[in-house]
Amino acid sequence: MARKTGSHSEITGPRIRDAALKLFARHGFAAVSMRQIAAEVGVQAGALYLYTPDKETLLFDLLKAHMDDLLAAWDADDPGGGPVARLEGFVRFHIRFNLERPDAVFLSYMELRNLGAANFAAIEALRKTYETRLETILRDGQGAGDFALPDTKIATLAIISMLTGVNTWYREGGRLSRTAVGDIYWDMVRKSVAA
Amino acid sequence: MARKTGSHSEITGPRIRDAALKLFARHGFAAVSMRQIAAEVGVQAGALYLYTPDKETLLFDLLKAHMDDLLAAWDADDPGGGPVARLEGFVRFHIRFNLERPDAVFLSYMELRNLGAANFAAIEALRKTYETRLETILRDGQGAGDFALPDTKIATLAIISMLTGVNTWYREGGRLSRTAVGDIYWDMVRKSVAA
DNA sequence: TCTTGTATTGAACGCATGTTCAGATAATCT
DNA sequence: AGATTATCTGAACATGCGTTCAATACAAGA
Repeated sequence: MARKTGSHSEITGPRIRDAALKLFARHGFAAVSMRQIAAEVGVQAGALYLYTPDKETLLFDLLKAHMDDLLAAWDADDPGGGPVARLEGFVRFHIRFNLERPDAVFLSYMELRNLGAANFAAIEALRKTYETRLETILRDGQGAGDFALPDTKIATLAIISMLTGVNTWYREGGRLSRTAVGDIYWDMVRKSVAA
Repeated sequence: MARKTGSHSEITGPRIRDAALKLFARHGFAAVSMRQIAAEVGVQAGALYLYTPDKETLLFDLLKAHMDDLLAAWDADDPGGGPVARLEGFVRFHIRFNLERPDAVFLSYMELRNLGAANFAAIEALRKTYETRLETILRDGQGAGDFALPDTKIATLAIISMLTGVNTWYREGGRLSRTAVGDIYWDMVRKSVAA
């Protein structure tokens, strides 16, 4: 046996990334073997190396793609206008975006330590870029007198932590809709930065 | 060679737990081998099994001890009094306690998935107990008219997420003292629950 | 000093790991 | 139809894994 009927890199490639994302998020990068990923796709381990040079790069590509998605999605979603409106937009966007891809979010927070220095720096830079998007809103609002913050940088990180925490408890089909969650968090964020 | 000069279980035991905690936090449970832990302690891998029946139990004991510490420390630190004072106490306590043991906090948030079902449930129950401590304060304050919260349960989780986030950015000897960090977070939390 | 119990070594167990590669088959192009 | 290219297998490599255990050397008590 060798090449399989119906085999195409445009199909196998994404399936490998999907399987890797799911398994890495579920069990952790180090706990998942290339053979497990291959089995999930229905292929032998050797075939994975047609799609990635090694295991770490497979992880890096997943994290990089997630961060790129995140930045592009926010830039497309930013409502503009005044700082208050933009902050509300950010809160609702962050919750919605993260709830749509829990595995990728989880990976991005947990598996950075498995990257080499260069790959780590690349992801870290993207994360900082995203944080700066929020920080700018807070700084503008502070300048305009909309917000009163003892420390803008820390407020940025505090808000992002709080919002990202939604992923740890939210369950599909639970008591609250995603919109309701957005409402609750926006209420708390709005007050926490209030002048 | 066999037994080493100066060897004592009261010394080796804690050293094994310290080394395991540090290495698990740094590289992840699955990525750390028993031989690495043993090497950090200056002992052969076989000697670890005098102190733990297996690797998972070693992890569980670390997590269990951390959660027990956390609950005992809060119960000793709870200032009592009105909901506002107690909430301020909780905010400052959580930040201080977590900053004193970043490795254990990190482990508790990242490596639960490496526990079997029974061990997982035990840790999860302790975590829920801790959350209930805060939730009770919020509920009391809500009843007394001190706080105005759209959803008490979610406010609980949101506040804990926000506070725990401190560990991701705080660096010893940085711009802010621990007390200053407590001030900043208490300002935000106080306003976020305000009536 | 002698005995008993404690702490540790070091080798061994079977099995899993990430990665490579020659060979084989399917898809595609001419 | 034939040649070429893309995709995958299956076996192999060296290395490392968690765990066990007989042998052994030290510490503590009598």
